[in-house]
Amino acid sequence: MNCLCNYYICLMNSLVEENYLKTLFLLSNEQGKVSVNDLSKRLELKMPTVTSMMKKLAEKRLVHYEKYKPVRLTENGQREAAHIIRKHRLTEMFLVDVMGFGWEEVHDIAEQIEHVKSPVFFDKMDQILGHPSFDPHGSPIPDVEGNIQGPQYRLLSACKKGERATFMAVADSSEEFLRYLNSKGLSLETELEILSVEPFDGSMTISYRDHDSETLSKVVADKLLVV
Amino acid sequence: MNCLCNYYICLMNSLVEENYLKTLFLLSNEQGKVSVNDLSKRLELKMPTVTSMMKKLAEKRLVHYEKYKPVRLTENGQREAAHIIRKHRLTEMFLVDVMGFGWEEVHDIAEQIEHVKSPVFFDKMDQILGHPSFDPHGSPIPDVEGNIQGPQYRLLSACKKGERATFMAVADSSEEFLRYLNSKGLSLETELEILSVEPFDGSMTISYRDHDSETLSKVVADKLLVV
DNA sequence: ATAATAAGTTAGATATATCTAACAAAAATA
DNA sequence: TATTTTTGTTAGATATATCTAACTTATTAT
Repeated sequence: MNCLCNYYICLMNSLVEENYLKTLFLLSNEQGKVSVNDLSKRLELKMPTVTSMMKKLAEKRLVHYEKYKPVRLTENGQREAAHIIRKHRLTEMFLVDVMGFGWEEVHDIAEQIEHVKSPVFFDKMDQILGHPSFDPHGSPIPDVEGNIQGPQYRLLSACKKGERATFMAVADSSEEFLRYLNSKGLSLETELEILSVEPFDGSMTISYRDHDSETLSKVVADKLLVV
Repeated sequence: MNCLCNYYICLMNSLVEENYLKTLFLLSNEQGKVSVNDLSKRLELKMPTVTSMMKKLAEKRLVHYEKYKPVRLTENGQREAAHIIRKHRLTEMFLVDVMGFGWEEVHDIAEQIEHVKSPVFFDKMDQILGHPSFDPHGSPIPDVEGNIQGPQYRLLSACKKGERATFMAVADSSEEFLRYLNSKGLSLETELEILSVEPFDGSMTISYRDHDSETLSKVVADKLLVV
């Protein structure tokens, strides 16, 4: 097999592998244990596909895999995954801060650029941005070694009537959700006051800035992280 | 076949196809007719691989292919190829002008980013750069419709003793060659005066700016485009 | 405890871009 | 013109990530 062939295969390899590793990393953080089924749903792949890839990644010492057990990243896998997430989040920050995109536009672009192989490219972004610790959605950016220190945020939905909180991050970076927040004038670092919580459906009425009274459904309150 | 699978396959497809189209476009501009052999050399793939891809691209109406004949892009193929080259060259310009890379560092990064699918991303670059017509190596950037208007440059090696010329573009964007030019203090828009041409090996002695007498081999003079 | 459902695996099929080996055509050379 | 070399094609193999169908294990509900 010659050079360019290897180049492609390597690219393809890394593209696919990187998506498994990244998804496994993110799912672990969201839910703790991650099953083959969870991965298959999130990646929109059939379960046998995931099973066979887990075997392959286990061979490469990137995941711990035992039949019928949840899957875990190895230390190498963790480092690799964090590296991709670093590239993704740096890119998002660059797209917003340097190129002037809205926070709702950047996820899909970063999803592609995160696979670029060029340390200097991401180092330059990092330097231009002044070594940011968070992306435009409030998610922490892992450092070059792959260490990630996430401040402990609470869900807005876990707050009680009368509390005050600052909106620090979103648990969903989809364009649809972020457009909704834009339409409500909700951006990061906004100070919120919980006016009331409806026990029936968990919806909340809050006030912030020039908004005296906005009602958010439980679905939305579950996606807002505060401190 | 489901969604993400299609996503990957589409990506792979486009990555590979785009490289064939781009290479065919560039080779046509360099040499006129392009053979399967030319493509196979440039892409570092074996000839049967290229033959079979030509058949596939012909089915998709992207190239004109007849057995044992040179290959040509169709109008669609031409448009596609120009679009990729536009993305490549815009990216190079962005890397140099906005991110501060040297002209010798950007080719490999742009080679990866040119495959990103996001019209807004490249539109934004274009806008930030003020709709540039040339990349950092002096190559023309095709417009959004894929039209490319290249000014007619001459090779420095075609100039005669006593002539004056302005260095406008390079015919080789490799890091190695550009580092050599950097070491000679040769950058675009530099005014040159040809002091002498050695008939034996075609090497040239020129002066420019604070360099009173520099000798360039024929190999180098063949890669410098002037007006 | 048993039956039903969900999750996971195995085996085998498909599609893709690549390769090698063998053969055919075209071009260059003697 | 005949021969050799280069170029190009065909056929068939390989590797990869995906899929479906059939089967197994684990979990949930009755």
